Amino acid sequence: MTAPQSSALVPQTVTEVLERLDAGADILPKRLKQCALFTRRHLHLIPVSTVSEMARASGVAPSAYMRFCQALGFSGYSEMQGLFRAQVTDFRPNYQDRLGNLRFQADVGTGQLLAEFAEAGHKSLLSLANSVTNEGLDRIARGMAQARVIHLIGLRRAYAVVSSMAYLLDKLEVPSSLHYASGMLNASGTIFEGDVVFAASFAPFSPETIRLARESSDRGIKVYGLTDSDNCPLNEFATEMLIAREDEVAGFRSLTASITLTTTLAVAIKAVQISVD
Amino acid sequence: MTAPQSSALVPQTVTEVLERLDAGADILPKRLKQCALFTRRHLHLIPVSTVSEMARASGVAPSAYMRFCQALGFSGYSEMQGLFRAQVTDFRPNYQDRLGNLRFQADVGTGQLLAEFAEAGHKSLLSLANSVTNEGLDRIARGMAQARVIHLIGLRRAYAVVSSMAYLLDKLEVPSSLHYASGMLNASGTIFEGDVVFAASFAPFSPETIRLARESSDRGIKVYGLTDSDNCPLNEFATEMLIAREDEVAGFRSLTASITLTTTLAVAIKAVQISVD
DNA sequence: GGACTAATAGAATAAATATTCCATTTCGTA
DNA sequence: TACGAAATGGAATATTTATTCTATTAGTCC
Repeated sequence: MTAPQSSALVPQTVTEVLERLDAGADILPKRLKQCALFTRRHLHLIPVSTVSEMARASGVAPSAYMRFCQALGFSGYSEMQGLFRAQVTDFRPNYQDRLGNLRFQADVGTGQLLAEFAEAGHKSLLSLANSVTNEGLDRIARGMAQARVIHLIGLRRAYAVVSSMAYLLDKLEVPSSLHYASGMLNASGTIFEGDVVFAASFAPFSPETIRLARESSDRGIKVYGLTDSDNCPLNEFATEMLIAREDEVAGFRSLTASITLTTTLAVAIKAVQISVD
Repeated sequence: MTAPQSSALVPQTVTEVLERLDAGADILPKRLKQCALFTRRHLHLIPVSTVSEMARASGVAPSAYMRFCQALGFSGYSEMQGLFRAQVTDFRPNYQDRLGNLRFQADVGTGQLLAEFAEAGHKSLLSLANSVTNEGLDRIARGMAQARVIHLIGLRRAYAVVSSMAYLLDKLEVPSSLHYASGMLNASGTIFEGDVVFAASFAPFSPETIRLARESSDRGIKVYGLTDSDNCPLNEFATEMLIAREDEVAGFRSLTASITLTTTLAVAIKAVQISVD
């Protein structure tokens, strides 16, 4: 137990990389600090970029970026890239193993569990940055900014997402209406021309959410959707869709990516409205 | 407009690729159809995979996957990959030109905003893992696991947090009750001995949440609290407190750390209950 | 201000990867 | 079943990309 964090060890998780980035920000020499600074803000570029590109973007020579990777504990760029690419390729590694572990390691403590959910959060955020395009989000923000009222629909797991969005939109003074209780979901009579619907639905999809969204769409109301899956029924009629995939721990998912995305969207909508004035 | 789909033209958008994939699914020869089928379902792998990897995953030889790319209208795999990588990197073609301007980009588009919220999320998760101790979380999980019913209280920004927790506890079959509407917060008559209260309150603290929690505490009910600040009034009487600080973007906070923490807690509670049986 | 150490950038080399080529097989047609 | 055309897989080659090496520069301590 003499070496709490040996920098010779190869980072195994995104969390570890982030910790080393933050720790090294002060002690690293000039060029390597540049790398750390840029990389910290553009983690999502690692899986799809070459060393030269990352080096160029950081404003250093390729060899400097190489030394940066080694300073982080990796053998080179490829090894670091491998870690980040793995987030995309095996998003759900050992589901079965972990489920088993959860049951029989309850006495190991909850700290490990928190570490795993935190790591899942990091992965989800990376995946989010990879999958959502600027243009798409921008179009949605512009489309929703013009609405008379934004109707928020989401049940079950999606309910927390839309309710946090409702709170934020309210604080931003963007007119919105949260359709929450199951019974109220037939309240399509409150949705008028010039309004837009924002529906969130994760697999397995709530029929009620889909139905209200579809009815609105049939009446010519623009529908924007948030989901976690390619085959969401909203795809069939939504004007635009957002996808936020959540990494899971022992079969359980947090809402990190979804709420980060809807928070961004809410602020973006307000920003559009302000810029139009 | 005479050539609706000239296969000689290089696809410029993901949409175009999808169209050609669907169109070609029938007419393509066996191996190339395999490629189309797999690729259609795993588009997200293209930016981070090599030809060999895509070929192997599709069950064909690399050269076959190569011909598949060409059948789609690309010169080869690299060109196709370039299109998909561009979705991530913004505009790959001008990538090198833009590098100098990266820091001083004039347009504060929504993409930048998302990147900032994602970054804030990473920071919040790191801070969370550092500030919450295993022992503390463990004690809380054990304390709450023994409850007859867990009463969840949270308003405004905290409401999304407790409502996501309510959903998860329900799915885990842990008895819980969500106190939501303001008017219902005086329903302390529904809280009995052997129950516990989990109250979430972020600055500025809702008096109603505090009041109901305090009343419960006065009656001998154990109160666990979640907040973002050291000087939360819950501190005065809560059995234990959890702190989740959220990093902010332009004054706006997501709920990344809070929901990650409550998700962990919910699963931990269930894990404790299982291990006791 | 001189001697030493660390850091840097560019060039050289090594490794990985994409692409093409071609002998062989498969498929459709007569 | 025999023929030709199309498709296939493996091996050879070309290209890109990662990594290391080295001369030069910057920084620091005496």
